Amino acid sequence: MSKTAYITTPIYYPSGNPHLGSAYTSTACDVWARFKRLDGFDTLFLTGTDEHGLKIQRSAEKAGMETQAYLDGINEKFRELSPIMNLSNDDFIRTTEQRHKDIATKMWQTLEKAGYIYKDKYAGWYSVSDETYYTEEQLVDGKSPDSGHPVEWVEEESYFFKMSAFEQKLLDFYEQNPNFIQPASRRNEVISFVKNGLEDVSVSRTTFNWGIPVPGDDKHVMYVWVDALTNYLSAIGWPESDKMKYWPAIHVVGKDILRFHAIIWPAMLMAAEVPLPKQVYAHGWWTSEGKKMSKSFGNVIDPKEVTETYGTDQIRYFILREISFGSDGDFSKDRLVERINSDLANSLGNLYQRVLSMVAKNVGHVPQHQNLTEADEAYIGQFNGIIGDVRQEMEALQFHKALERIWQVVYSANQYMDAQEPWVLRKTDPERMATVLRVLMESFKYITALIKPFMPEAASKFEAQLNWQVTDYKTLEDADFFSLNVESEIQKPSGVFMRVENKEAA
RNA sequence: GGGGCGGUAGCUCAGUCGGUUAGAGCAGAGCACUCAUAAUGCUUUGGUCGGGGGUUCAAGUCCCUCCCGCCCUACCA
Repeated sequence: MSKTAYITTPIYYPSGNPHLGSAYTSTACDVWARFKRLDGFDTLFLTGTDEHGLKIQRSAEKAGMETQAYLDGINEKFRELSPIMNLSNDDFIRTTEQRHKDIATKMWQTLEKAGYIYKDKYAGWYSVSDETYYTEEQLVDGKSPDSGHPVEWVEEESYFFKMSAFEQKLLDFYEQNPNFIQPASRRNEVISFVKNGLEDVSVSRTTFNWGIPVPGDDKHVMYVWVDALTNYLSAIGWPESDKMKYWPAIHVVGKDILRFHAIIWPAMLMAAEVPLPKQVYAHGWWTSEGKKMSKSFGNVIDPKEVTETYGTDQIRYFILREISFGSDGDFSKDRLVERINSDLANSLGNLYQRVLSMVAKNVGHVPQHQNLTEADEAYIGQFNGIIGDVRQEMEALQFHKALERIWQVVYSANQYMDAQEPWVLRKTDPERMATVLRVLMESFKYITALIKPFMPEAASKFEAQLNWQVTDYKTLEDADFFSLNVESEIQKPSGVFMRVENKEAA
């Protein structure tokens, strides 16, 4: 019985090009999934696109295309996020796929059968020009808050989900599962929201037809809640499939859609008697050079462009190291260049370079070590438990802390090498030099293995240079510190992380 | 209006149940070293811990108040 892990991004709404925000969510999930796989978990990492709704329908009409054909085109842009960010998603679900439609329909029927769906009238202030409803509170001077156009009171027949029935059950659940909503500040927001009382939500529409038909009532299509949220289950074949072993999932979402995932979704699952997700983690937003990203400022970060300029691993590292996961952050080219140069090129890249150059030049293979000194033991001791420490941070999705912990030993490695001065030993005591270099090389196994989920390509290069490969964390933890093969040839290394100049992107 | 979060070195942030000289990284300065990617290491400059008041033997850490910033307050994923 192997351990399983399941992590999801939201399904993205493909109305434009994928932004840094979606790249960020996906990268975080990817790093977590890669870590879990190396940690011995049978892991499922899911992403996809939400392809229903009025906006899509209108965009397709505007483009003069048949809706599905239109979607197949723009869908490619979102699939491209995987090669761009080097994502290892196991699946990519689209809500227009039959497998999803079937299961969303099944979900609807289950909710209905359990008595949580009823037909009533949905009423609200409707703006004809915006084609959307507003609540009383949203109106500005009795007009649309977006366009300023007049609104009218419209009542529409709609099906409702009895969310009000779950108010107390949700509060109890939050209480019993304090980590369900993270970070804590977001949890507080959700709890206070629920405490203010839950109303039933409208779950169908008759004003457009690009969606999944409500079973038994073709006039209606399912509104976003039941449709989109159910993707997390349709990808694993709910209710009966061997893939159900992955459930429950961890949902990583932007803070804007936290409420849907932390309130409506759990309520729906309770109603359908499906176990609730393990966690809903809301992350923050990126600004760019201190300002909100917008076309008019010309400061929109395009994941494709920025990874091509600075490197995918570099960008992956930066977005997860720069800010604590959950907080907002600023994407500044200066900070990015600083991080690349100081953390990656100077501290890490140069460390491997200086050690492996000496090994290649003076030994040519993994050096044979002799008796250890106190300094050696002290340095080696720092790798005791490091995997466990990082594991703990990853468990809490504290990516920046995991990286901080890894960099502690990167700094230590540079210190250790400077203190031992192998370049002096080369002339005075070659055997001792060999021991120092060997100790350093062995320590690189841990560093390489731990950065691999964050920077898979660079880690592979390091593995090649060490003539060694990580299999999984458990094996590494159980193995002796000295486990490299002395026979292994070590060749002159070439730099993995090079310094960069601050290139101004257009 | 109601609720929540935050204001600590030039920048980004740590500071556990209040307890000795308030920490880290980056940036700045000096020194050392030369294996290495003008890298690394060591030392060092720098803070009235937003303002004011209070509790206490002792407060960045608790209480009150004020100022500033941000977030949430239901159906345009």
